[in-house]
Amino acid sequence: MSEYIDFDEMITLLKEEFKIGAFPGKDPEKDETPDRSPFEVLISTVLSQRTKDVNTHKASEALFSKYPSPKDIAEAPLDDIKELIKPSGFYNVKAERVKRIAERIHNEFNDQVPEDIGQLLDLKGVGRKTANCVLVYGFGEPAVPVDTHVHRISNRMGIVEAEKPEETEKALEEKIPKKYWIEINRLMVEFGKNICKPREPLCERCPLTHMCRYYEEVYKDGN
DNA sequence: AACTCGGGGCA
DNA sequence: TGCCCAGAGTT
Repeated sequence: MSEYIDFDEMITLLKEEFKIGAFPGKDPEKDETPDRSPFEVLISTVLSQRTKDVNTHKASEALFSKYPSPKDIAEAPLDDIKELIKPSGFYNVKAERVKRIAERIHNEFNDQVPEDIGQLLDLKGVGRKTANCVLVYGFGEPAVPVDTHVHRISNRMGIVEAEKPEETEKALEEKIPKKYWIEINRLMVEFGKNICKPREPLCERCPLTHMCRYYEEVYKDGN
């Protein structure tokens, strides 16, 4: 099945379905062009980790309005950071990560977020998903951030067969034309939140059933 | 590979 | 008020 998926068609159909893509730390109601610095993208993405809260952007805005630069955050009191980012959830862990990351960006990288995946992964609190988000949303570089939505959908549809998200990332990079890497994450996240949900995917509303392994092998027979 | 971390949203 | 959800670090 997966070898035969027409990614041009898939992307086109998803774009027709979802005009506004999700964006870590960005207000999903606003259709504006992302104009944030790589540092803002990095911090916002850390704040959005393990959060489906659509209000994560409020935490980013609160933090950056008081502490705009890496130096500001690095020198800010931890408790104040916690208070500001509270709306994003998991604020204790996230505040420590954000502060440590800001310290390193300021002290070791001259306030410039590295554009290198290895250097990004070296930051505590930055894994493959976050690092790839920084490349895509911060630098406009092609990368495939695999969150649970992308992982679930890819396996469910039969595009990949992978246990770990890292395997999914590798497989997707081989199969999906590079020109789509920039947008595939946003489209799949929207798709995953609205239709291809973790449980009980809404196949009756799905525009991709004709290219979906789950629909063909599981859903169709049971309905 | 399995376990831990711990907060928001919703039935 | 349980139950589901969301990545990265640690062991």
